[in-house]
Amino acid sequence: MNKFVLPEHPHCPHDHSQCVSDALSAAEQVCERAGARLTALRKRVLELVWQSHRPLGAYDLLETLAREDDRRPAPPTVYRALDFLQEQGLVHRIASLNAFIGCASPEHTHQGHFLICRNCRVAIELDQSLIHPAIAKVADQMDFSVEAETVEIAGLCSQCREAA
Amino acid sequence: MNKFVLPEHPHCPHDHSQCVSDALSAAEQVCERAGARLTALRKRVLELVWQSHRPLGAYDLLETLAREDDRRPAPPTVYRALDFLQEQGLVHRIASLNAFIGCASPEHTHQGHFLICRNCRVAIELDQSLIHPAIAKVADQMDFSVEAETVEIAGLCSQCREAA
DNA sequence: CGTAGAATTGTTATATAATAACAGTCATCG
DNA sequence: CGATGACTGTTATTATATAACAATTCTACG
Repeated sequence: MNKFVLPEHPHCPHDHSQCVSDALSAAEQVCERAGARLTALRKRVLELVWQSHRPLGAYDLLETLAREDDRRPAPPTVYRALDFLQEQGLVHRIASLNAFIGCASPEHTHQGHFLICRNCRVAIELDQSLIHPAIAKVADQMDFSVEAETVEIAGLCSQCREAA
Repeated sequence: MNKFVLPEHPHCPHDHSQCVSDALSAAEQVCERAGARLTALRKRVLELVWQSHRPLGAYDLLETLAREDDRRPAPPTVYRALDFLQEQGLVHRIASLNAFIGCASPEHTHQGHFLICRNCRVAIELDQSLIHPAIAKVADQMDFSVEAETVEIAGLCSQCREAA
């Protein structure tokens, strides 16, 4: 991995290879603690998911894997790795896009809440403390016990809005 | 339509045929105002979507249509009707379930926010004023312009939790 | 009326996303 | 080592959604 690659999207310029390596070492730790095995395949899928801050479809990942390893893996290979990564809290699924994105802070398990730009397709993970309280309050009022929160806000990020 | 049917789920017993007829007459008005045509097919699909307070898949609707009208419609038939109903704000799509549900208050266009019980599968539409402010605040902070809100809270409703 | 144009619906084929079921391989521990 | 369980490979299939074009129906206008 090249250290000073250009970020894969024009916004929020940053050393993206740092994101990737941070994510990978965080993942090592998380799995270590959980007694789970971060195998080569799972690690590679996580790395691919992190190649940008955009949600990626399972079949996109398959394509990439196929290109680098001449024997094309079948869908279950990628889905199983994604299932594992989701269980460990390392990846979130974006239901409204049928796509997957790396979790920004896998240390403590949490729900993913996202702002998703329809133009540049970047997904920004929100701090859970921002929206969860409102949800918890409603759920409490309705005597509903929350198990999973899907919060996906689509629109335009500031850069894309300015550009338009 | 029988006036005093049993509700299709055990919770919140109510005269469900009233829900359906209310939804249909509201739909008439909404389309009237919008200058849109609520054709027989669209009306029938809306009625089917309202047959319970549970989200229904497009292929479930297709099945039902097939049973009543001996020539089986093809998927685009139902998807187009659903697209229309969504445009008019009469139906919401639940991304996390790939399913559709009638909108409880189509008079004013709005986003659908839902509590969804994983046990009885009922989806309760929340008043938008409950969670939207938190979203608007975050979006404002991030200088993000919101166009669509997907808020789907999964868990157990009070009745199902008590039962367990 | 009658017909042109637009909207709606029908039909066939296909794309896209996800999983079931079973076979083979690999890691680890006694 | 060898048995056990975890992981991966493989084939087939299911589930969800859309593209493209043909046929029909509605509506407005002459």
